[in-house]
Amino acid sequence: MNASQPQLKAGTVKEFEVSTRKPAPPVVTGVATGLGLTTHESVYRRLRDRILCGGIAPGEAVTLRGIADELGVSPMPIREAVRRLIAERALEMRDNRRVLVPPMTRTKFSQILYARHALEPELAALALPRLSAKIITKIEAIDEELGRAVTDGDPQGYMRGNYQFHFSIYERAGADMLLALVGSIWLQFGPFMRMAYGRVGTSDLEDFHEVAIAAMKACDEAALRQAITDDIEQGMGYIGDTVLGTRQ
Amino acid sequence: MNASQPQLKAGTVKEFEVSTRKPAPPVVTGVATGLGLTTHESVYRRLRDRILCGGIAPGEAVTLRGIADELGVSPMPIREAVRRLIAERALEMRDNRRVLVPPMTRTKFSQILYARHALEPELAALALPRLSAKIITKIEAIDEELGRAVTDGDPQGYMRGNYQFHFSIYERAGADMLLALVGSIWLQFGPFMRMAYGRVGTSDLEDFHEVAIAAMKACDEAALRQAITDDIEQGMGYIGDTVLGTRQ
DNA sequence: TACTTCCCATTGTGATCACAAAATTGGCGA
DNA sequence: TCGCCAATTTTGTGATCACAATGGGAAGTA
Repeated sequence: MNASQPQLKAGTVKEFEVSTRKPAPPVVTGVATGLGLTTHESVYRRLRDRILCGGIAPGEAVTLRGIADELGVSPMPIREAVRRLIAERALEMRDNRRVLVPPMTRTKFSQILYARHALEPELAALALPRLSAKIITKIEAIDEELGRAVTDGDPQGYMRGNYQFHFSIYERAGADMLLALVGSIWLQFGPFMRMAYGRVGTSDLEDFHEVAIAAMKACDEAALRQAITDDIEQGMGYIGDTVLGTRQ
Repeated sequence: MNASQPQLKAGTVKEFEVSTRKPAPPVVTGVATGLGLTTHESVYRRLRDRILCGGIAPGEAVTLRGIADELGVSPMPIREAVRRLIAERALEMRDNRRVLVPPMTRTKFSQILYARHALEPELAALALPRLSAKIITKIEAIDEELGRAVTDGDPQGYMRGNYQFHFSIYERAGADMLLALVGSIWLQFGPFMRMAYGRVGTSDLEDFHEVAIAAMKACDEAALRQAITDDIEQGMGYIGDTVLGTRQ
């Protein structure tokens, strides 16, 4: 079966497989996922997930060959994945051709805040009539896991949980175009949530995730909209205080 | 000064330059623009402009090699430009790997309508205090040219003028992140404006561009927001009637 | 010791080749 | 004449090479 596999240098597999440099591993390698994904697609998802979870610090440079070597593929699919993330404003290319996670600015912060308020409550409201009891239970489970990540001091777990909490709701809206807009927005403030992680859970303020869950159970659109709005305000408040400070 | 310029192969310029297939035209060719743009950047702008002006019909397939041959470059920069446009949802890649301008659907239409209402009046309001008399004059000139395009029956000119009218305002908001969101939205309904072009100017309804200009001159934010809102409603109404019909 | 200058490693860009899957076309048989 | 199957073409994907520009570090000078 694997007769055509010539000396698969097993050993340095490092989760992403295929670090050998053969003339041409065929078109769809399904790297790291097993599904029929193209290489650049799985690279894209991987990088996107890393950015969303704060795995790449703002200002940190990202090099094509660096990622290529790390993942054991050629720079080509990396190029496409990075180009896509640049288009989504998750990454930025300076005039130097240097690719990095863009820094936060005061004006960008206020734009993100405005756009989140404008889009996310609507997305939640659209999703509400489509949320079955089963899905709400699943969302509750995500929120509990999120809580454990906070008490365990696991920033990555917290951020992934927070993302899943919100997008498990938003995805149900059946509004893929708005969902894409919000996805792009999250990519832009994600790296800074990591920096603000220290403030999460320290406040004795209300947990708006729980309020949102109650609103979903009661199928109360106005309450859900308000809970999402409050959660955005709280979360962005953490980021604003940490990243932008109170000065100026 | 230019002693290091080795035999700048001038000749077969064809507007896009370099249709010969040499081993390697260097890194920055400044194709078609003269500025120091990369090839994929100028290809991107060209394709984007074409989509925005209705130059590519919805459903029409776009092939990498096709564009590459047309523009006289290798498929490589085309790949990056197309990937970027896919990320902005201007193009869509089917499971077949076929790239095309995505069709309009009823749900996508309503999402576009919602997002435009949520973002564009705000962008105009942000821009308002920054609009000098000189810029308003320029915007007026664009609107007049737009009117001529309508009477002359020039769809491309109308669409380009309409885009310039709106974005000459929005750009002044100094909100590049929101501007990018709105740019993506325009790319998604642009191709259908072309189909709805026949209805433009046929109505004896108010010209909201003129209302907007008056509001800008008077520096009346509420009036400007309303004019933009009305213009969106009117324009999207044309598209809705034409593309989606009145059925269902 | 501090500053400038030169060299080389690194990085993004573009072209070309090879491959597999999809699309198209042609021909064969009923 | 119509429908189905095989062969060919087309298309996206990934790897590799060549090139220019940026950046960092070493070496030389004041």
